[in-house]
Amino acid sequence: MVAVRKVKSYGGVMGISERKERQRAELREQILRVAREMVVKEGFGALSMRKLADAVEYAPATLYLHFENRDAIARELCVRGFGEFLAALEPGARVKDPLERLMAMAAAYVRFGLEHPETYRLIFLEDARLSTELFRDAPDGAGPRSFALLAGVFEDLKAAGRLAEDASPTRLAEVTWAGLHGIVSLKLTCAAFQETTAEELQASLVETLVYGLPGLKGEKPARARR
Amino acid sequence: MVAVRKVKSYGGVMGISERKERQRAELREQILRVAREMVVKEGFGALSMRKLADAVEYAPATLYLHFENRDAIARELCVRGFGEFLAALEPGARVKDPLERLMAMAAAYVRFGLEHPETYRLIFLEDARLSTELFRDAPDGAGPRSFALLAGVFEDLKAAGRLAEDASPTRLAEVTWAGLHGIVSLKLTCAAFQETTAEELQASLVETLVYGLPGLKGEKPARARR
DNA sequence: GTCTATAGGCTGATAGAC
DNA sequence: GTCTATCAGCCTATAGAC
Repeated sequence: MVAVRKVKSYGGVMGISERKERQRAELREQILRVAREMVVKEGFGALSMRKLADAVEYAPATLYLHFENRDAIARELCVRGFGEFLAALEPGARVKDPLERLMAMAAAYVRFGLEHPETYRLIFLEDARLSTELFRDAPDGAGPRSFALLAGVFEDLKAAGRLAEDASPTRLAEVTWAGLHGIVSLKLTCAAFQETTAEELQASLVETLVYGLPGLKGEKPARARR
Repeated sequence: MVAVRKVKSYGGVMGISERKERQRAELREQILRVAREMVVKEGFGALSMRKLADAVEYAPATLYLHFENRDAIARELCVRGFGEFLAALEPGARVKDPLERLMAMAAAYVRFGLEHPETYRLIFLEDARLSTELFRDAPDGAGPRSFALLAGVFEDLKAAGRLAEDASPTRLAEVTWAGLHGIVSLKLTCAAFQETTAEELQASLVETLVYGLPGLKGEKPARARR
């Protein structure tokens, strides 16, 4: 963004205050950039005001002129993390056919989680208060919009008459989301299941959710297929 | 456990050392009991040697006579947590019919996670190194055995000829596990999806995994139903 | 705006007296 | 075995000089 001069020559009062404003915003941005780097490299717990100040080559006290406290930095990083997450889902969400779209979005979800583990951690695993706040207090934020993209799959299926009358798109979206989240977070926090890669698990999850257990035979309980 | 006397009268050397041994074990047990309480109440991060020492009314240094360091306490708590988890799954695992068993175990899994959030956190969400170690280095530990119980559902289905020839019980178990883990961990770390309770999500997850999307119509991609 | 200096916490862990 | 005392380090946040 280029500064707009408010007086004709040499800048002047407005020019100076604008430059200051710009420099201030730049420093703020730099702090966030470096903070993000630290979180991505060493995890969220390793983000400390001292180390951050060192890294941007300012005194710790200076950080407090730009952010109220450490939490404010974390919150900002979290907001941006949700933005990146949404951006990662969007290409897949443009696929026409709902089932293909579901597969594409699921793949994008898992890929994002594996490629940006610390970002994923930050927004979904780190601080319950933070992510809950961001979901609840910003209905138009990137978090809710990401969920809406996924819910769209099931809404479209239902609108096309391809789902049962009493099927709940929201609930199906939540179940799918939970499944994907489970795959990613098991890989991130407990790499216990070595037998199957996350991508394979994701493919199996979607396929099984859509079509049921492969080749299932036998009597079905009364309340099934509702 | 009642002490067995090795000499006939008044106790004697062996009796004294046994009493000491017993007292030592009792203190160790008390430390773990209090540590568990602290973790359950305030979270794993809040477990500090000083506060723990305060709570058991010993000096901090005393703890180090019973545990090498803080990690050793965490590891012990984790092992016991897996034990509790396994115990929670076992009743459901005794159900005869595989599909009913799946439902019972899924319900038990989610119930355990919601009723013992801090234990669940400790064993599945807290420290990747810790739980991974416990899974990998103790193939007969409670963690792997829990997974084996779940895998049994799909092995039994396949053995009964109720699944496709090329279906992988292990993979289906991993997918199911991931789904359940996702439900619990979303509730614990990001209570964003308020619309549906964890129990409802769990029921929908199992039903959808077993039978597919409710009333799905439309052409299926070639590779489906494999 | 930026600095130095520091307050006032917390932490895990240990040396050495008793 | 248990204690006191303490080391050595981390942390967030702020007061006050420049």
